Amino acid sequence: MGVVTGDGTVGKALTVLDQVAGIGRPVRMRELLETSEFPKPTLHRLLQTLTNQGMLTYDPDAQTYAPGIRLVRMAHIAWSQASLAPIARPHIDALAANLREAVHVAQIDNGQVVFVDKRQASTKFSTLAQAGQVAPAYCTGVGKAILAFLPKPELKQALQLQAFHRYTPATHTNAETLKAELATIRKDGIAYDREEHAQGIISIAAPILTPANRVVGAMSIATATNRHSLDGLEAFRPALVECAQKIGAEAQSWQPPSLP
Amino acid sequence: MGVVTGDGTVGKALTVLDQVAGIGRPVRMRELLETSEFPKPTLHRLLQTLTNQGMLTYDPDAQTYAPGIRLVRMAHIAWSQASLAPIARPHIDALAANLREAVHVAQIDNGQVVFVDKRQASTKFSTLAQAGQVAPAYCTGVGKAILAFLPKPELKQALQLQAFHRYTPATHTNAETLKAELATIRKDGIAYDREEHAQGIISIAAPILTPANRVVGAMSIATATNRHSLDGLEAFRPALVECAQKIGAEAQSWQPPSLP
DNA sequence: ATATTTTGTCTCACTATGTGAAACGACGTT
DNA sequence: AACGTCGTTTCACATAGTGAGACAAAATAT
Repeated sequence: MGVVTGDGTVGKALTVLDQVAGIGRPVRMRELLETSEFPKPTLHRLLQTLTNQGMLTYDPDAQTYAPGIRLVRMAHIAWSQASLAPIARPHIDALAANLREAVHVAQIDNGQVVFVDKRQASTKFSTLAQAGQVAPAYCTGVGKAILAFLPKPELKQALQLQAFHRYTPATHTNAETLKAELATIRKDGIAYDREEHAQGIISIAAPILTPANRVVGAMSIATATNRHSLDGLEAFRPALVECAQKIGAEAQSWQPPSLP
Repeated sequence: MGVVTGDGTVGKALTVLDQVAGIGRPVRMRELLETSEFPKPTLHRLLQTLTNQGMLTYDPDAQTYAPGIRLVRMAHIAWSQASLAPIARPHIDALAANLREAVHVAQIDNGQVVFVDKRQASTKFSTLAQAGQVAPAYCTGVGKAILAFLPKPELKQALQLQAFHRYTPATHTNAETLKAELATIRKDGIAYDREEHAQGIISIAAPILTPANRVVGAMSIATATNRHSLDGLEAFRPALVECAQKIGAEAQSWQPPSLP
């Protein structure tokens, strides 16, 4: 049966690429070697391949690898057509204009939430997600909003990928309590992050559903506990839901990841 | 010697990925098959691999492939460290605030110009580049500004990659006339696009040079012929050059693509 | 309805490609 | 000079990718 196998050489190369990109600064082979599952010569060869493929860049002096421009090129194109950011943009602009909190749009990928767009609160304070960043699904508002509306097989698969790491006292640490909450979310059409991912950060999130009722993503309004209480977030609910609906109505085109 | 060989399976996979991303809409295998150099079963397998790697997405109904979200996830990270956009951002913001024309920042990748950031003119009119977009180097202001300051071996390599397609009557159609212009550009420290890529669009471009005098990119101010003449662009020159210098001063860190 | 073409998927013998232990080399350090 | 740490190269080995061709499934024609 289909183990989540790392498909041959290409899979390995992409793993390395992800790793380098994920570190977020030029990195030496040594460092990668510690995290990576690959033996030294293999890693070396993969890095070389990626480098003369233009996906990575190599600084001979520092002996460091960093993401290459070819990746940037592809990435942007992908963003502009694979994500629903372009569709969402005008709507969240309109929404964000009327409030002073952060607005996020996210999609799910392999059990992780990928933020595809955001509007920062005008307050310079917040430490919130940037487009392209990832977060776990099980402890974020957007993540739970998506999970709650996922078809069963995909949900099952997604749940298996959750690490259930305890970020804060409020974090779900097992699938059971999470599942229970998902049922509520599904009923209400709304999800909350009650400081589950970061202390002091809460959010209210709504799924983005196509007319055919498929989840394609979620959006949230996030704030800090010293600015609003959970109850206070309730005030944003109508606007949030309406906005999510508008986006969903236009989002027929998005394609979900497929299974082999 | 090192032919620009498409390094094994990974190279092939990336070629396909690029192709799908480049088309810019969900695409069927058939269409890829026509352009691609790969035989049918190979292409099919590559598409499958990329799909269950999350780099592509497959719509079973339409039987189409499109860029996947995993690519998006890499986007932000890559952009924020592989490009000099983050460094350039404050400077071009300041520059753009004082004029009503489009400002672009670009880097070079495999003979092509990659726009890594831009500030749109407030005039809603223009049809100009978006971040991540590519254009040929030989017929754009930024492209020529970069080429002019490239070290000889890299320039030679880059020139071989130019297609010299005639976009407009003013387009360079061979390496000789281009080289002649590059000499002038190198001397003046400034390049112009005289409607070489698109009718009615002109620009003035300056290279971005590190303190060690290496080109890491270029920036331009672009406008339409019905708004300004080429001579009119001259007015922007001092501000443009100053801005490019400021960016260059901060851009030591950037790593150029390396050769095997 | 039945043929015909077009497009996607699968099989399988073949070998090119990638693999990784081990040896080597290049620096830096003590 | 001897040692330790990383990076690179080698090479016998087998896995993993290859692609002609057969097959299946749609779509279009007759």
